[in-house]
Parts: sequence; structure tokens; C-alpha cells
Amino acid sequence: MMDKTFNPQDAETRIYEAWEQAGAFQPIDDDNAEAFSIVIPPPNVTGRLHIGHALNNTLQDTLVRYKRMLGCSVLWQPGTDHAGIATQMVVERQLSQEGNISRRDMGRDAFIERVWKWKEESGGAILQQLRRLGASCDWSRERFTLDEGLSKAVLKVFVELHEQGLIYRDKRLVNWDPHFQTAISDLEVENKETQGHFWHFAYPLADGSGELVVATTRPETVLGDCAVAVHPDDERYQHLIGKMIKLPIADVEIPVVADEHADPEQGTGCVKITPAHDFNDFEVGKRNNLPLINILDREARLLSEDDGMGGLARIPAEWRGMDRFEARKALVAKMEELGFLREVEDKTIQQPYGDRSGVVIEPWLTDQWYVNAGELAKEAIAAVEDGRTTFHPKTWEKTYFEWMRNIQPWCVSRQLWWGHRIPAWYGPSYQVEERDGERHLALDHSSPQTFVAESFEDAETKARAYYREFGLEPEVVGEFETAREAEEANSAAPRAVALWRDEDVLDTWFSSALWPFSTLGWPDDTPEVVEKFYPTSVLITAFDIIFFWVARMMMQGLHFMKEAPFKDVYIHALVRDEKGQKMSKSKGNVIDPLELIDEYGADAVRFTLAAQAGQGRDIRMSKERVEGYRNFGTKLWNAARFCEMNECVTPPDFDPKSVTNTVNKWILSEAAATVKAINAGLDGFRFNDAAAAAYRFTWNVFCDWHLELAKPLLQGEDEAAKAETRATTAYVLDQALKMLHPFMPFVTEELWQQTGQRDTQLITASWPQLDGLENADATAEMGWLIELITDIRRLRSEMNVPAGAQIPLIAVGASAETAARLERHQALIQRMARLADIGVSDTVPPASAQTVLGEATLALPLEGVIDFAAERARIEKELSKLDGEIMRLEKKLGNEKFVANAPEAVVAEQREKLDDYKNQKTKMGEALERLQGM
RNA sequence: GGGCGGUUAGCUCAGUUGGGAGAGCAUCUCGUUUACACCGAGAGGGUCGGGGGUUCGAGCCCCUCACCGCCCA
Repeated sequence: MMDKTFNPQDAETRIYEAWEQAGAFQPIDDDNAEAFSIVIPPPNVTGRLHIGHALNNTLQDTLVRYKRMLGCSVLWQPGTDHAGIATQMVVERQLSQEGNISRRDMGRDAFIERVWKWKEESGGAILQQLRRLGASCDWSRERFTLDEGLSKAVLKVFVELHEQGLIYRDKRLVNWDPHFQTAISDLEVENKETQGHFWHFAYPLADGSGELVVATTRPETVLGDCAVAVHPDDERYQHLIGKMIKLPIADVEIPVVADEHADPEQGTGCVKITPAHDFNDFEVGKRNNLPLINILDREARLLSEDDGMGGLARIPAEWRGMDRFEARKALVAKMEELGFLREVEDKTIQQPYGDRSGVVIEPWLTDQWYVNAGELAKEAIAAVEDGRTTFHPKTWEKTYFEWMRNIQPWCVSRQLWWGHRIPAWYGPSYQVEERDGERHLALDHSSPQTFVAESFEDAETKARAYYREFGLEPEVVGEFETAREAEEANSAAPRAVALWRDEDVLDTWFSSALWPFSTLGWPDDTPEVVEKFYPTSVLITAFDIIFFWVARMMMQGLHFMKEAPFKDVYIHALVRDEKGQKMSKSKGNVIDPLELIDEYGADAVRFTLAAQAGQGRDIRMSKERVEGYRNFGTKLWNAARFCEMNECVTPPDFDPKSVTNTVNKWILSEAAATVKAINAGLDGFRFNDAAAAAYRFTWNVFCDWHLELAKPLLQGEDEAAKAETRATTAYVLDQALKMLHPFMPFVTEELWQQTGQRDTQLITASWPQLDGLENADATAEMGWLIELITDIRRLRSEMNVPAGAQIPLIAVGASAETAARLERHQALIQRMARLADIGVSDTVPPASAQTVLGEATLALPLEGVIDFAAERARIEKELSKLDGEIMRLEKKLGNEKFVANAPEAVVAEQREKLDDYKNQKTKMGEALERLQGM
């Protein structure tokens, strides 16, 4: 005897291990099997499973299990990414908690060793957590972005893009995070509304002829001003264009320039231009040939050392090294003291913050490596335009296009240690000098020569070739960590050339962009694996990662593999709390999926997520909902328990097409229709539709009706009917387990094992194929039966007939077919409607409650029980409803234009309905008449 | 300021070529009939945000307004 409920805690681990041991997660080795592959969006190696991961992976697993059962050779490729900043943060925090020395004191090699140690010990915990969810990834192929193979792919891609001119070094403004002291992507910058000020400063004209007033939200940048701009059409300031201004404090002269960036409506219409500290001003500076004057160091303090750009001289000696926010106060105070402060306005400003560090981001001028994303984007845009890749829902393509068409150069270097070190080496350049009429060659370390190569050996070869051009064969030594070390080595050995390696690492997303093919082994490994599983079938991810990841995979995949990395991209929603708030630690409204799994089981959590995964909407998560789907699992469990108690088993030679009993034909037909609906749902990424179809079939069709209808057959005397019903019921239960498996893998697998001798686990069993079992006749007859039973139950309830009372039913005006159906299903009807007897008559017995089903009037004689007034009121209400419907339809059908324009089928349907309502109205009218005076 | 999405039953949401408004939860009534009270039977509840238009016909298509949310500047 089975337990009364499923116990997830006991079963889940056991079942999961059994699947893994059986090798069920690995693709089947069959060349005829269609390949189906998904790469997991690699979670950060520092990550912990949150509800968004749970949704994302539930959907992937659902699809993967479905395709696996369909017989595809399925690869779900798992792994993690190295999460440059996040991981470095974790380990640095650990170091400081342990009271250890900082990363910089520790040195690069020791620190990286320490991070690897952390990774081995506690990295990738999220992958263990995914197992709790039931994720059927092929763990034997797990990858990490810093793996040897993936690193090799990164090197190859970097070097090739460099050779093609698509990666280059440039000096531009970047988003600089002064806390981590690295460049970050503009996608990692969060703009937040902040209460700030608008300071109005007067700038005197150099010729003493007056002043103009500029306003700024960042007064400290005054020291870096290189011009004041006015709009070229602004008549107020025409006479100022070309004049010089004496910049207060910095004590330099800067010009007034004409540039359209100046907005005549904004403030005074004069705007200060600080090209080295503002993205817009940088562009203005380029247009007007302004110098770039930097005033901040890497920690966002006012310069204390000369950076070669001339900013230091502008900074008063006592301010050098001052923090940027202190500098702001100091500057404002000084301007006020000098009499240049005209006004302070409160102003709401958009302030950029680093999403990891939380500090204000500083636009800062640095040398960085850039990918020419604009070039790579062309093909990535085309691939979506021409449908090689399709987004679901399609509306996300707009977002993709919008970003792709306005894409900026992608800064890929990061001033971190944890990551793929940039494969670029530098050596001194040779400068040819003409001196005393002779050619002299000199080593120049300040403008080094760059050698990009996959290895130091290759870089060395390139270096030799470079120096050979000058007719020299110096000894090349290296690789040094920094330019300074190399220069020292060089001066110690003047005949040698020392190379040093770029200190920076690549943006983590640079390696993530290669994920769909680097994980498959590219550029090495077995080509058949790459060919079989690339391009991948579908990518499932959340919208907030379209720019970061999807777009970049498209670019790199198309460039290096010549094919888009996935045919379909399914974008799912964000999971919010039950009030619709975004979950966050600071709000304390985070729902931990692991706690939910502990409490309700993984199946319930998965089903909740899948059932709510409607396209284009956020999901609200609440415990009540999970509980409801846990109950659904219990319902299924008890249906199986019922089958066990009634000895339902499917004989080996059972042929569902051969069943004869209407009840059995019907449930098979319903099952077949459900499989179709689930297929359509999953094929179209409508997970909620698929889940709803499976849910409804299991609970509202199989349990509510089939099992109840089967009871009299299973407990009756007709041995043939009993055997057929047992076989059919067991068979349909099996189909239900299969249909539900992608959504609820654990409970279905457990039931599969407990309810029969199986030659395979459910995870690798075949997906239901029930074509040909649809049966319109059985559907019609059972539809009638269900309506009949429901009608009688409603009458009983409305007439307050005691639940236990057995009363007779008289059918009046029944057709031969109805009479035959009544007789055929008499036992069923009596049992389910709690009837004493069923009779057919020409006349309605007195004191009956009545209703109409088709051509027949159903009468329940309720002598002594019936409340005539209540029954009359009930029928009158029915009649008025019918009148409403009839009026509506008559009006519609009376409209010539409708009859002329609407499709024939629609018109015919309306006529049928009208006839039906009229018939009901007649019958109900007669019923009412019979009650008059009683 | 630009773009995208949303507004349907008390709550959360489905509603795919425009043709009788649905589900789950909640509420109310009844019920322990040997699968299941994590259950069963039944009921109530919506001018589909407002306005206008197209159409024989609009929750669905178009315009407009209001409110909410997200992304980008």
C-alpha cells in the first residue's frame, strides 16, 4: 500500500542520484536523433540560487526534459562564470575579515592563488543548488569561464579580433569606479535620482569687459574646465565667441566657443566644458580641439602628482590629494570668498553609481582596450532581422535593435586581477633620430610598441620581427609584470629588450560572450560535438541581460562560428514578491527558493513558476500559490493510490485503440487532446498554457470525472468492463505522469517507479503519442453525461435536498438516443447524482423541480420537500436569462448586414444557439406553468 | 525628454487570425459516499481604466486621455 502523501524530502535526493547514475542527463549517442541543446546562462561562481535562477532553470529543465522524452539527443550545458569584480570582492572581504594583508600587499600571483583556493572550496555552490531544483544538466560537461579550454578560446578570439582591427587600444573617457579602481561597463552603472545642487558661478572675461555665468552640479570640475560653450545661434552671446575667460582659482585662460551642446534654455545658456570629466564635454572638446585636462587620480582625489596632461598646475597646492567631495566643498567656499558664487539652486540630478561598489562613478580618462562593437553588431542585427534568430516574445527584438543600433565601443579591459589577462605585451619602441646628420636609434619606453599574441613565445616572435626592421637583433627578455620592472631590466642590460605584459584582465562578459561555443570545446575538442550542438536550439534568459550577454553572444557567435548561437531566444519575466515589489535584500522581501523547496518540495516550486510564466509579465511569488501546487502533487499521488487499490495495471499487450467502453474511449480522447495542447504550449514557449493543460486534465478531467465514473465499473460485476477500465485507467495515469514529468519530475518519477514494473526511468521514457485516440462521439456522449449530472447536482443543491437523500429522476420528452444513454449509464448517473431511480415518462410528476437538458426535461419529484415559491423564483430567473440571450441573438440574426457579412459557419452557429435557447425557454415555460397554483 | 509594457471577478493573472468573458486563490452554502479535508459538491461576483473611431460585430484593431511599472537619455 502506498503512503498517503508524497514525501519530497525523502525522495528528491534519491531520485536525483538515480537519474545521474543512469546517465540520463547526458545526450544520447544516436546520429539519427535530432540534437537539442541549451547552454545555461552561467551564474556567477559566487552566486547563490535566488528565485530568478529558479524560474530560469525551471523553464530550461522543462524544455530539456520534454525534448529528451521526445527522443532528441539533448545537451543542457552547465557551468559558471568567474565574475571578476564580484569574486574579487568576496575574497578581499574574506582577507580583511581574517585580518590578512590586502590584495596589493599580497601581490598578484599570491592573490590569484588565493582566489582559486576559494573557488575550489566554496565556489559554484549554486550548481549544487540547481540539483535541488531537479535541473537535469549534463554535469559531466560542466565548464568554468577560466577553464583551460575556455581561456584558450578567449585568447584566440582576442588575438584574431586584434588582427582584424576589431580590437584596439584607445584613450577615452570610461566609467571609472574609484572604489575598485577599474573601468566598468556603462551597463554596470546605475543612474539614481539624487538631491543635488546647481551652483551658479561667474567667470570673468580676461579682457576685463565683464563676466558670464555658468551653472554646474559638479563644482570640483571647474579646475578642469577648458572652455565655456554657448549656442552658435544664441544672439545674447555672439559677441563673446572667441573671447577668453580667466578661470578662477585655476588661474588659466580658456576660450568661449560656439557649440550646439549648449542649451539656450538651460540656466544662462552658457555651459562650462570639462572634456576630461564629462562624456558630453568630451565630444564638445573633440569638435572644438580643446585640450584634455585631467584633475583626478585613480581614487578620485585631486591630483597630487603630475600626470603629464597639465592638470596638476591648476590645482592649488593645499588641495592636492584632496578627496573629490571635499574638493567640491573647498571650491564652492573659495568661489564664494572670491565673490564668484552667484546662486545655489536645489536640483534633482541623475547620479551614476557602480552597481557593485555603490560609489559614485567618475568619468575618467584612461587607456583601455576596446572592441569595435559597431562593426560586429551589423551581422548580429541582420541575423535577427532575417529571422535566423527569433525572440519570444517578439517585442524584445525592439529592445535588442534599439541597443544594437546605438552601440558604443565596448571597453573590455578591467583593472582587476581575477580574470583572463589580456594577451598583450609591450616593449620599448625604437625611435629614429637624426642627429649630427646621422641616424640614431633610441629605445623609448614612454610610447611602447604592442605585441598581441596568444602566448609570450608568439609575442616574442613578433617582437623580434619588429626590432629586426631596424636591423637589430636584440636579446628579448621578459615577461615582466610592469613597465617599470621592464625598464629597470632594460637599463641593467642595455643590449636587451625587456617585454612586459598588460596588467589588465578582460571584462567577464568577454568570455561569457563565447559561452555557446567555448563550452562545447571550441577551438579544440571534438568538432562533432561543436557541429552537433552548435548552434544551440534556444536560449532562455531574463530581459535584464539582453545587452550584457545575449547581444554579445550574437556578435561573437556570428563572427567566429558564422552562425547565430541560437535559433530562439526566450525572454522570461522577473520574479517579484506577492505585492509586486522587486525582491531585494535591503527590503527583506526575498523569497528563498531553497526554503520553498524544503517546505513544499521542488515539484511545487517548479510548477508554480512554470504555471505563471506567461509571456511578457512579471511573476508574483507567494507561498499560498506554492502550497496550491503542492496540493496538486498530492492529488496526483492519491489518484495513483486509487489506481493501486483498484489493481489498475496496463497489460503488456494493451491497445488503447481497442477499448469499447465509452468512459474509457472518452478519457483516452481527452488525454490525446491534452498532449496536443501541451505540445503546442511547449513548442511555442507558452509554458503557462502547457502547465495549465496538464493541470486541468489531471485534476478536473481525470480525477474529478474519470476516476469517479470508473468506480462503478471497477467495483461492478462486468469482468470484461472491469478489466478494460483497469487497463485504461492505468494507461492514462501513465500518460499523465509523462505529461507532467517536465514540470514535476520528482513526484512523477516516484509514482512511475511505484506503480509498475518499468524498463526505463520516467526521465528517459517516451513522450505520449496518442494520435488517433480522439473520439468525437465519446466526447459528445460524456459531455452530455457530465452536464446531466451537474444539472441534477445543481437542482439538488438549490432545492436544499439533503446530500444523503436518494431521490428519483424522471426524464420527460427524452429522445430515443437520450433514453438509450440514460439506460447505458444508469448506474453511473445514479451513483454520481445520488439518485434512487431513473425513469422515462411523458408527463412531469407533480411537485417536481425541473430543468432542461437538450430536448428533455429533467424532473426531480420532491413531494413534501419542495418549496414551490423558491422553485418558481428559480425558474423565472432562468427564463429571464434565456430571454436576454434570445433577444440578443434575434437582434443579431435580424441584422441583414450580419447575415450578409459574417462567415456562414458563424451565422449557422448563432441560429443553432437561438433554436436551442428557444427550446429551453419553451420547456422552462411549461415547467413554470405546472407549478402555478401549487 | 525618448522608448517599451501594463490597466479584465475581492486578490493574482489567462484570454494567439475580432464572433457566447475564464482559471487559481479568497468568500458563502452543503458534505467525512473506503484515492485524496493538501478533499468533494454547489453558489455568488466583472459597464474587460475613461472617451472616440473602424466594423454587421471590439477585451482583442486604430486614435486619444488618465494612472502604474520598466529601460534609455
